Amino acid sequence: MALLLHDTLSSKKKPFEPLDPSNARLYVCGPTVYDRAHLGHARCYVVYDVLVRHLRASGQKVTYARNITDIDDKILKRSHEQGESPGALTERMTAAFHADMAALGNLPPDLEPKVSDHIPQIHDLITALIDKGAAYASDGDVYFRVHAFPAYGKLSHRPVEALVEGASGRVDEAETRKKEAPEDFALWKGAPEAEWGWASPWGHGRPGWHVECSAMSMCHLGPTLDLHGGGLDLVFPHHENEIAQSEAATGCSYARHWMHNGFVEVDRTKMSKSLGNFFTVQEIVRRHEAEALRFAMLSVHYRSPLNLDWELDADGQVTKFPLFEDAERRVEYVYTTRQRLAAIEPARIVATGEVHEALTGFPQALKAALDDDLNTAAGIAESSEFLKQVNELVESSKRKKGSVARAAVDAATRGFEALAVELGLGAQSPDDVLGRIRARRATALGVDGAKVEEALLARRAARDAKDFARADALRDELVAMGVELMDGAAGTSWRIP
RNA sequence: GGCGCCGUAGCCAAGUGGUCAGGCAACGGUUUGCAAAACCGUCAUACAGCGGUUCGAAUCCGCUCGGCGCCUCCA
Repeated sequence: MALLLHDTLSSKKKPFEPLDPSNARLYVCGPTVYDRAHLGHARCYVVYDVLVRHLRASGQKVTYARNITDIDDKILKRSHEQGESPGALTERMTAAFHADMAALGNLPPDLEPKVSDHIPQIHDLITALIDKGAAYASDGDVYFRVHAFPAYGKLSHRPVEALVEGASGRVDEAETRKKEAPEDFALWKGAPEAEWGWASPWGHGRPGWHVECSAMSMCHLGPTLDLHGGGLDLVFPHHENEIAQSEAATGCSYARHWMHNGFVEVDRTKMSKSLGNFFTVQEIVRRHEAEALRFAMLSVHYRSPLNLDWELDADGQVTKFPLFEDAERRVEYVYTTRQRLAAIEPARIVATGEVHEALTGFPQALKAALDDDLNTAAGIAESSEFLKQVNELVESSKRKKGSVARAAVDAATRGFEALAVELGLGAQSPDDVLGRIRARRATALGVDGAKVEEALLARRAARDAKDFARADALRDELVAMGVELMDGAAGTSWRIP
């Protein structure tokens, strides 16, 4: 294992070293299921998916936990608006989240704990904190006593004194009255008996906003996690508070490594549900192949902001996402290249011959890029060199009396395997992916596939008769419709660029 | 006010002390009946500005400008 990862706590890159080398225990903060996943979630979970894939590809056993937060005030609010029960809403949104993750090619986590299944563990954690003097009950609520945890602020690198009360413009006066100090945060929030909630030693209510992750992570993975991750916006207060309540309760270091991914931005401004400037995974996947979304997310280093641009029509409707269009073209290139490799004539493959270093070296180059703080952008750059060389191999096999070495074809095949295993790219059926992309574009342009096929037959006849003027006229008609033809030895295929 | 991040060629984007990033677009070429795709080449002696350290700075230090994030909703 030679993976270097940036660690938020120490503010530097350091080796990722699991406490128990036989099992790396990762916990990533999952979604609060009151709405569809947006591109910020997509980026985050694609990044951690690649982390898990890379660790496994490097021979490391991993236990990957990603929770579902199904108890939250926003869920309650949304369920009222929708006129459905909180449970029905969270069940529906959890299913949608799973569908979005699957579309993105993310492997399911090994553990997916839900807050609603861990109320006893939450009670136990809160009780332990009260017993140790790190928390106090106050009028049906329970608060964490921040001053009882001197290390508070170590993750976000700000001392308690530096916190500006109400700087975010969100102060609940009723809550402030119940607190000993403004920086204290809720572990349990009392609620009216009739409201959605659970019984507790402190009365009917719901868990506070951070305690669930500590309770669930420690319940499943033990008091010290090897890595805890999430979006940059969770550093403060969410993860800071998790550290405080976990370490105050156990006396153990809560996580050995803290990893945070950068934001997806729109107009250089953070995409978030509260700002309403978000696009859902569902919306993007309707327009583009889901793997293009994954590719786009991986084309930027995970800690940098990813800015999303778009083009609008006169009515202010989004007509284009250049980032995803570009990415989709690259995804097409990946699959087309894989298809071409598979189509090399067996008779052209011979026992000996040159094997280009870009073919043999790719898996190692990809691994090296990912070992350096999960540099997926560098890994994708490596894949470009690799794919170019695969195409060169294909071209070599097509030249007059051309042949290619068996070892070169094998190396190319292994390169695609590495791409699939490490990044989750190029792993689907090329026919399916390319077919969907073409069909989606055909629909958008109003192109009728059957009509195209008809024209192709007519053009075939014209070409057989050496009537190139007629053949070219037919092709020009198709080109005018947005259809591009590719004449090959095996016949003519078409695509929509 | 405090803490932190970012600024790399027409556009997107790696790199963070010493020969190459990579992609898109554009333009040449190979190939093709002609195209498209693919490949090769050019664009590219690029690193916000000004100072400093160094044999050598996109990279380290200081200042300035511009953009952004967090300071108890958030991936």
